[in-house]
Amino acid sequence: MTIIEIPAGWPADEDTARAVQEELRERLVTAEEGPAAGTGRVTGVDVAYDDERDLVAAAAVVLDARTLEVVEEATAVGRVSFPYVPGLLAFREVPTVLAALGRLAADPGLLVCDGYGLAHPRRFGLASHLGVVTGLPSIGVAKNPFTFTYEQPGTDRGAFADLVAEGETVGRALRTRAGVKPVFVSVGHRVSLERACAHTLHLTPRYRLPETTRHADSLCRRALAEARAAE
DNA sequence: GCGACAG
DNA sequence: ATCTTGTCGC
Repeated sequence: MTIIEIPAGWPADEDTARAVQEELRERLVTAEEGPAAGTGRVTGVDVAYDDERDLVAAAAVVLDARTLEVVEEATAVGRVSFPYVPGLLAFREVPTVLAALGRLAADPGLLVCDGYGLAHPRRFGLASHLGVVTGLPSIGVAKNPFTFTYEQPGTDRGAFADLVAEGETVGRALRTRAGVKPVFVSVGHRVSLERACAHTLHLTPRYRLPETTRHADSLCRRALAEARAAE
């Protein structure tokens, strides 16, 4: 098994990572509309860690956006490239996720990430980072709140409330299942918030989390387990 | 200054 | 993220 090495020149400290983040942020596109919900392809990406063994496993699962059937899967295993620092999560996941995406033959279409895009302290979370680096439209669907305030959305599926930070709307708390904790949706790159939420609802016909992230989550866990066995 | 804080 | 059994419910 090939272990993805950390790229040469990868940020080694927080200050450098923040500087890189600022530079990439200049290339972020918010105005452009990605594909409509339910059309084309959607790709879920996720990673699993084993800090003890210094391993990260990433998975990319491409789905047909209309039928939600799996079109293709890819994984990659690498070395942990950065410690966990709230706000700098992307520097921990990006190298291995890019390797997994690079192993796909299919066009990924829209990237659905486990985390934030604009709803990030510097308005540039994992989803935006991956979007800018790949040039693909992307959205972030997180399971937990971060640095913003919001009101509880109504209990019906589809109900939502704005995520507000520094007086700006940076995303939405969106109820994907009636009476169940909402997910936190934000724009990653080249997609509007309206459309990001429409995609999220299309991807949650049955569970709170998008089918994309559910597939990617189970796949990267399996990949990590195999990597452990091989080490 | 202190605490909180995606995965 | 990860450490972790059983258990309640559809």
